[in-house]
Amino acid sequence: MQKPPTIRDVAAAADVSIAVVSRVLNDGTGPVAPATRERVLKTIEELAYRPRTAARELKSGPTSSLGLVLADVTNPFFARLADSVVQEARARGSQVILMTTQEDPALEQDALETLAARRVGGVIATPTSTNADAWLRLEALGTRLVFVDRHLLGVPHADVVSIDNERSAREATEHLLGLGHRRIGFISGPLSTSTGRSRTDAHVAALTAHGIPVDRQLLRNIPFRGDQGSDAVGSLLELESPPTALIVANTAQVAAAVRRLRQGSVRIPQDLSLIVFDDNPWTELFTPALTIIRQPTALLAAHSVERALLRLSDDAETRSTVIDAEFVVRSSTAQPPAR
Amino acid sequence: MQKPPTIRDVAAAADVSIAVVSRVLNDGTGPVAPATRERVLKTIEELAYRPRTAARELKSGPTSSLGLVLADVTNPFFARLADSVVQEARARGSQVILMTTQEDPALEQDALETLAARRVGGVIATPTSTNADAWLRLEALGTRLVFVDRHLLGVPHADVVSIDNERSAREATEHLLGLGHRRIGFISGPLSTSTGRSRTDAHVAALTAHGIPVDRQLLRNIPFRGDQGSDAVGSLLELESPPTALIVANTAQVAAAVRRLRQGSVRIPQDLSLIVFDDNPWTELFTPALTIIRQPTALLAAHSVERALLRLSDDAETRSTVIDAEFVVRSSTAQPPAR
DNA sequence: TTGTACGCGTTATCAG
DNA sequence: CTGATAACGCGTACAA
Repeated sequence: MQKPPTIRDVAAAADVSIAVVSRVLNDGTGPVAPATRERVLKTIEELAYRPRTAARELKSGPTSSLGLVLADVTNPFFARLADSVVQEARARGSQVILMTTQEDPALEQDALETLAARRVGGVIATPTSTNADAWLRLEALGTRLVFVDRHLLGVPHADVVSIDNERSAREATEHLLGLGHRRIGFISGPLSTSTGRSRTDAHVAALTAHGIPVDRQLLRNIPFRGDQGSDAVGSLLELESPPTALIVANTAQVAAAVRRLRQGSVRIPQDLSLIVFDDNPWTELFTPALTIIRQPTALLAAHSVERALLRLSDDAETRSTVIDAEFVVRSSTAQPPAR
Repeated sequence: MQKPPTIRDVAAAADVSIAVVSRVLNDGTGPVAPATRERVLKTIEELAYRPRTAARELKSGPTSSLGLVLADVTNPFFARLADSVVQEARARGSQVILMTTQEDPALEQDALETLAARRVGGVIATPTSTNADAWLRLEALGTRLVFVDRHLLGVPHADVVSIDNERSAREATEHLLGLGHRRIGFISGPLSTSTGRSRTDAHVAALTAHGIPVDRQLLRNIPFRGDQGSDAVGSLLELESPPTALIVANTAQVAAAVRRLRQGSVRIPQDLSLIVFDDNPWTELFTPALTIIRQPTALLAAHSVERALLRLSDDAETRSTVIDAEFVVRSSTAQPPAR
């Protein structure tokens, strides 16, 4: 209950100067007689002394802690990412301050402000919108910036770590084309986001490459938050000529989309083939087991943390790291229904 | 790129003393002439000055930041909890430092050490084991302790926020008894955890109250991590007289258990009725839709944060908050198969 | 309003 | 070499 001991308390109790205690704490700073070191260590133990991080940070400027700014921890993909980032950071001796954005620019702005005030060493983020000034301010503070999963244009010095979205979208599309599908629904994130854009573009490109005309009606770029996944599916099903296959490339909307299909009593894959971008044990337990794009969260996290923890001197080069996602074919894709 | 401005830079630029700047920053500390305040504000803006949290904390002792120590962010239940805690904390102007434990006492120990060094104002945790000394040290530092979901004996001053585990386990059990089940498998967490204990006890008590003999073979208390959920289900199915119903009260093992049932091609609910403790959109999408216990994560989070943010003076009373979970009957429970 | 001591750990400088 | 002293970093709050 009483006020915690300070370094001076320890020094007094061990009958040495604070400098000695400090040296014992971060050994290497200077020589300390073994006997003295012993005594100090014992005293520290007895008093249960713990140096205050705040005081240390005050002196040493930018810390080794990381800010992790995620759009939605509730999304299993981000949850796994968070888990991996925390582990990875811990392994390197850093802590993670987690902030949620809810895809809301204001909240994001806010989060960045806080992180800036904390002078964290690096920030790993799934950026929501072009909060350009906030990002640049952070950068000006010497904070390392790493965008993971998505990225933003106009923030020149940020690293990017993501899966190969183009390739994954192409793979999914070509898989369906190979099965004979010609009308493929495609639900993705907003075109204002890098993932929404690249996945959609790659899908369109794949169709074009195979000589399939692109029907814009089949492309749905919807927000990550909210329940538009349901509506998107609903309206796709109601088209005069509905799709025979569906790719849900909006991770956050997978569950909503699947639910809607269930309600519409669409048979999968007899009536409709389904591929989802998700990383979630339940996709395998669903009937039928879903064909998925599995994002390697551990790898994404490892690279993100590594880049975020680089001291500026080490490697000033901005780098973009692209990791392959895994295309897992299960039972939700089949040939389109016969006419 | 150059060093960030300090309060003194601002003072110099605005041609006032640092005291004035400080007052403008946290208005209320003292009067400032409107004109001066304007000028200072403008200067702050121009220099993009942001007070360093470290310096503030140094002066003001325990912070308003919260530590959130979770066993497993990958578990959807904890992920939702994290999300809610972060939101709730933000609404109250605090940040959350997230740490993962992986159910490993060493990691937990470590996390607590870090939090202690940071002098966070409060810690919300799902405790793993009796790291008694670590918890007590934190307490001695004046940190508010809130255990959520699970709790620990032997940490007297910690608040507890959890669902009514006894009631939920009883409800699930009685639901099955009401359908005519007499042999019910029960998979729960280790008896060394509060949730494992209370759920199992309540289940047993419910059986006893209804005059059903308790077969210890049907009770499986398994760890949260690892894949023992699968084995537990497997061995239950192989009993001479296998259960006609199963309750999975170990949130972390739900997916593994369900997967094993799938592999065993057990028909649900014809062969086996199933109730799981989970809070996850996919339980509804599973075939058949699963009967579940839904934990009100938002409420748990709200109460936890509230308690964790209480200043010691406000309410020194240790309190235990119990929230009702929701029992949602869907299609995975039915009468037992006829003999 | 302003000057300044304070909080606490780090580190450079200095004396033994 | 070992240990001590003092200045520093930055915002806060009280006295002048």
